[in-house]
Amino acid sequence: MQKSLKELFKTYIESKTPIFKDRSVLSHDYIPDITLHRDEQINQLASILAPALKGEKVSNIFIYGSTGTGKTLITRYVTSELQEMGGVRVIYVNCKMKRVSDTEYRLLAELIRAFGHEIPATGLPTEEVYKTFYACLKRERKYIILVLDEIDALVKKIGDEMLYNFVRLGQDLPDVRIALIGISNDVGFIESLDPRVRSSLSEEEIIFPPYNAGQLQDILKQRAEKAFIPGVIQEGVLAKCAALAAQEHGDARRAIDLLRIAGELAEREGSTKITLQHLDRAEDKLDLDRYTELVRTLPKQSKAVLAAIIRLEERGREIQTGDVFSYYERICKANGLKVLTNRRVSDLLAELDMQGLITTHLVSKGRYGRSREIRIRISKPILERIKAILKANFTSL
DNA sequence: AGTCCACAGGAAGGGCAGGCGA
DNA sequence: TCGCCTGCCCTTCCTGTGGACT
Repeated sequence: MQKSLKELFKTYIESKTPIFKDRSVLSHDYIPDITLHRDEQINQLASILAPALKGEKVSNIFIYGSTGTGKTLITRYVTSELQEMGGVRVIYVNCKMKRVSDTEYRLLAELIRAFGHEIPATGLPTEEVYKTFYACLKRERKYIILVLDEIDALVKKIGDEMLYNFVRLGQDLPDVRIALIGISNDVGFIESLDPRVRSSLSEEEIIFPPYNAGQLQDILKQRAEKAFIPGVIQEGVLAKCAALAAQEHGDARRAIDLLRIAGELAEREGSTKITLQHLDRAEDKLDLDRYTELVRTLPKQSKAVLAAIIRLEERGREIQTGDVFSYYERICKANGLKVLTNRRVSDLLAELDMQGLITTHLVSKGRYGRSREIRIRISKPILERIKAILKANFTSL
């Protein structure tokens, strides 16, 4: 065993068929020198933010567009350039970071940390944390640009009261100069806000439309030139890669992921070229990895609910909440797991829906009540892998 | 027109773990 | 150590609801 591992590492090192020149170019946090097809948004954002350089009032900005349309990339690019000009301090927070910034307390703690202060992860009254935060703001001499990425996730979780506090910062604390940038995937998000917050947050709005296949191909070409050794990409791979991602709402992130994984597959095989075949397999692998990782990290109770759904689906009948609950109960009892209430399971179902593992929709069967009809949203081959994971967790499946 | 099913999903609050200062 | 605070997971209790049945 040990010997074969060593051999594996050795062949990897000695491999004479390098594919990558610089892998990091294809990572999520890479910011290219030149960003393509987003000139309009860059100019828009830059001209809104520019007054900050003179210490003049900057409007709050709301940015939206679906995933992989460059919202985060462009915002980080423009704000970091702005920061380099001096007189401006940019604080970037991703509100979706689990256990880091997904609650009021944690987000505040994260912001305070950005100012170079430490605060305990829990224990203090929120009021105290706000006070520390205000103190940090007041001490700051620079103009503060606060970027809240995936702001919709935050509001969905804790409501918009906190946002209300934020938008009022500039008004209530006269010696604090601050502007907010909210970034969201969800176009309808802004409508769901309290009108006072809405009008204040969206003083300026910037829309990021999806990339089309041609634009995606330009982006891929730009990245590929830096990431790969010249000539390793087979003709047509970039075009297909772009086309695949264009189908997925013009998601550039997905396009780049596909290309990276195709490259890794080729490398692992010792192939000299990235072929269309590699790309096809990359597509499968991307989905497989995403779902298996998701299921593996699911809490035990959610796994039990999912296992119940999969088992019921095998029987080929329509699945409703009630069926899921009874089967879930059986699984729990057989595995010595605590049985949660109907109400809680209903929430777990909603979570599984959000994560894209299942789809649910409300149906009314008149006399026979109202219920959610549940279907599995995962393709066959991936489902097989997920079943294997669940089988390892529950004895009686 | 009224009833009633089988839930959905909101609100409130309990219990726990982690952490604070006194 | 104690009292107090938080987030998180969960329960209990509740009101709401679309449409088949009476």
